[in-house]
Amino acid sequence: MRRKNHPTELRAATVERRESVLRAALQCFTRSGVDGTTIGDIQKAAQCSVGSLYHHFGSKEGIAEELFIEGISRFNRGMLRRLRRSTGAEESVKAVVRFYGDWSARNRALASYLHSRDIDFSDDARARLKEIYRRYIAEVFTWFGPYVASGEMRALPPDAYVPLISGPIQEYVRRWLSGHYERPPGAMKELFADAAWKSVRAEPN
Amino acid sequence: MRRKNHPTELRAATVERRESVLRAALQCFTRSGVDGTTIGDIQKAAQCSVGSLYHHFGSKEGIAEELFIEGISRFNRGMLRRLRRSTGAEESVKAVVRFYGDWSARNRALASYLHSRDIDFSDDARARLKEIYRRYIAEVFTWFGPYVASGEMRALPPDAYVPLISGPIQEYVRRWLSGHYERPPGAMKELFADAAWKSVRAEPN
DNA sequence: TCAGTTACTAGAACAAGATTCTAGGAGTCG
DNA sequence: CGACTCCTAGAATCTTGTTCTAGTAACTGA
Repeated sequence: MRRKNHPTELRAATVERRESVLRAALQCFTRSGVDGTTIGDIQKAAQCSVGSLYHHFGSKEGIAEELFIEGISRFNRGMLRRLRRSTGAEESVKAVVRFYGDWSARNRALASYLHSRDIDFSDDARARLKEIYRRYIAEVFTWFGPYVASGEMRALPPDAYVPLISGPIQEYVRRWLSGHYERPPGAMKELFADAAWKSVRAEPN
Repeated sequence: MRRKNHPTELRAATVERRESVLRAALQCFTRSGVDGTTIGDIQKAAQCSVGSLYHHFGSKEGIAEELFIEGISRFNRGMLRRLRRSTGAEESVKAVVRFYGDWSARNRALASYLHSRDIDFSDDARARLKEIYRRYIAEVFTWFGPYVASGEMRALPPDAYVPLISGPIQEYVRRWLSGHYERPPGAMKELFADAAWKSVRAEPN
């Protein structure tokens, strides 16, 4: 009497379980690295059976892939939300940089995990990731397109924008996450935001 | 009568074997990913026994770490060589970007491997890497220091230079290696070299 | 040249841990 | 209720990383 269950919908308990497994997996991966964690570790942390793990994810690799894809998706959604709250070319470009830094600092464990992998994944997972990225980038370009058209931003090969805008903050965050740099991204993001804007704004020389 | 063998020196055959193992490992890793390759795969590809592998490297992880460290070292040496052939601030900054792109295109498999890991390594390997990076960065800063002192380049927090200069080309290469972008780095490097120079040269606003 | 010593190699034995399989619960729909 | 699907358990299995013992080859110093 509570709710209809279309066959495509997952049961609430299922969603719950999957999430608890991914949470547990992230904890384990953060503590011991992906190779260092065993199925048993995840199983104990998530308080479920081996069978359950394999029913939902198929393999240890499957858990790692799902966590990765879920993480990327969350990041992308957040970025698009932030972007849509921005107005104007300069503010939008800078918003991308700032969001990257803020999100990474707020979700340190997940950010660290997202930086570590994506190679070693199955072809299927790689294809899914590529599709997710394609959709995301299409939305981002739709957002910035008008600014290029209006001449506020330089017209460049499409593949140049992401590296120019996000490259520096991304590299900074990567090194910060792996312990090379001390100061958190928040302390540096304005510097990188300015640089990003400088590199894509329209301007003679 | 041929040569003296100080105890610290390795025999020629040993060097040979180690190199052949690392070569074989890179091939295997490239084809199947690190997790996907077994000790047996490497052993067959390098045409040696399991015992030999463990004698030289201690573990599968040890092979992966050694390959990584060796690769980073090669890259660093090449970069410093290139840098020392450059003259002036602008040329030097641009040389860094160009070398990054050129080297990655020339050593695609190795570059791809170097982008994939460094997490999941032993504490010891991480410490060695940190030390290698420290030394490398010290040399690079020694090179650029005078240009900052003379006012040709902006004075910034030290941790900002690498991300600003290398971040964009690095991000481009990463995506190119994982198949998101089509055009090889060589086609884009001048664009990124210009951007790098713009972001660190001294200049009012 | 030869005993002593060290560096290296082989491959069988072992252990850890990833995956599979069978036997059920527990909701859900007709 | 009875058929059906989704999900969970945990023992059994199989893969694969690692260890161990017994060597062989190369070098050293006398």
